[in-house]
Amino acid sequence: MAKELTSRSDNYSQWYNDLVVKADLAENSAVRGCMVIKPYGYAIWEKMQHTLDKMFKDTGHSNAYFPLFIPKSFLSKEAEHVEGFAKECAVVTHHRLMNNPDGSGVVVDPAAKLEEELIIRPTSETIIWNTYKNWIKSWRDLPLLINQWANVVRWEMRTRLFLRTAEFLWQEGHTAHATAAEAVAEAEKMVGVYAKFAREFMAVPVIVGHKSESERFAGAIDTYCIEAMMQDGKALQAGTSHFLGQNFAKAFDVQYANKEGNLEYVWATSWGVSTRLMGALIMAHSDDNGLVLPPKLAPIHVVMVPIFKTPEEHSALVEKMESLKADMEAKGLSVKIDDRDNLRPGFKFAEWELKGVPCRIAMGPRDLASGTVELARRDTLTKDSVPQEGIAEYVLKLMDDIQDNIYKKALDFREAHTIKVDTWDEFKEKIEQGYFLLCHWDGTTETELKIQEETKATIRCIPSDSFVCEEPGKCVYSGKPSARRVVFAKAY
RNA sequence: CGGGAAGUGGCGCAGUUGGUUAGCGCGCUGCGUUAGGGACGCAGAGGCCGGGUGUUCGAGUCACCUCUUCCCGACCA
Repeated sequence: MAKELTSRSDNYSQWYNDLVVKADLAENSAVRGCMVIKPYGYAIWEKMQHTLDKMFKDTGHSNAYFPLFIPKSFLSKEAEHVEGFAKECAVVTHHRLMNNPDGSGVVVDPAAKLEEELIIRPTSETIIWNTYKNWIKSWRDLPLLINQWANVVRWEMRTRLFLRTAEFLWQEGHTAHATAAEAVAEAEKMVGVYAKFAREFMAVPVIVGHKSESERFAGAIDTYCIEAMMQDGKALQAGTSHFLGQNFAKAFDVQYANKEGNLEYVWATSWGVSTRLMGALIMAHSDDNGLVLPPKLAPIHVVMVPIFKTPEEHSALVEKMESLKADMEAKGLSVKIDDRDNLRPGFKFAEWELKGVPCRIAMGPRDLASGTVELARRDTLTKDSVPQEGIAEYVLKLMDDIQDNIYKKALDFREAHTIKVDTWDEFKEKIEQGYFLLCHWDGTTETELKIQEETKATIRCIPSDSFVCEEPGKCVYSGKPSARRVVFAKAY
């Protein structure tokens, strides 16, 4: 099955090469682990962007942009934060090159050393809070609700296409609030936005919950997350939202005058999703024939393939297709006519399946005569003969059906691979088989780490919407008392 | 940074105990026949075999060095 992003199978590499290629600079490849996103793949990302951006704006946020470079000193102002990111930072030390005196090319000009090194942002909390210091003076300036679309760099030791690239695209929201309660509500609201996006647009069922202490974001008081199950049973953290308390406000001295005229530190949140979502989309829905895109994120909803022998047939078919296309486009559908005359229909069918286009309409002389089309859906790979009359309405409804169906398929898969486990033996057995395990846990980091050491499984989250199990029990590992079940799984 | 594997046309690979002109599939170009599930024929283009140094009459093949990539760990969204 084409589920592994790193698979080398011909079929697989063919279709992910349509989305992305790894940067391939032959020598001294410093850009290893970065990706080139090709137009078709980027179109999917843009769909995600536009949808999320609208959701952010609908919840009162505005976009802004902050610098790529962060002075080194900023990073050290929040102790936990620097500890979390210090090991994976790209650092700019010089600002000029020069011709090598020996004529062998260019070298870094030693005279151009920066007084203070610049860090290429691994995340923007520090530079943004340094800016917020100047923006926030009064309670009237709050809440400050800002989002940034940007690229960030994390110099990971090991990269993985889409899931952990050295450079990735994301959005990061950074908000400031007058009260802790308001900030917590914001963090919860935004994880809710992510959950809604994953479920309704990506058609990926997710579990919303809190991270355990050891999985928490560096510098956060509380981290909320959405966790998705991939087709191999492994978990993928698809988005996070953090309640940062006053940690960054204190580190960057961001205070406001409240209504009584007293200075108070503001309360903060940050939240983000990245191109990792592309990986989630791919690994959640793909099958052996390639990508399966949910209609709401598909750059192309319908591809039309003419089947013809002669140029006359071709032009008659394309003419008819143009009129059907216009009908469908009038309903907001994105339609492509594949009128390439050097490829056979079968080849085109396979190619568009590889790209995950939800619906294919094939038309030949027979259809032209009978006023029908052959309509195939990507999710079920089934074909039907459908009248041309009313095709736009038909396809519009089909898009909803497909969207629902692939969500349901993913949900059924997750339900079938999520079980309550109460004994350690069963835990070890089931975790190997790719299950989400709902287990009691004694709440200690010590136990969590031991479980991870023995099984590679981690606490994905302490669920707060689905799979909430507020029932007393005994920790599956230590036997100590526990108030609720948490989700254990192996993760990407 | 540890443990494995691999570098040969754009992609995927073969290449025997060293032997002469380095092959195959896909893709690409041209012409023709085809066309309702990845067509076929013919004719072409494209490679100093990752790099270096050795051994040898002779190196894709052997030795040493080096660089890079992939997989498994540590790290992580």
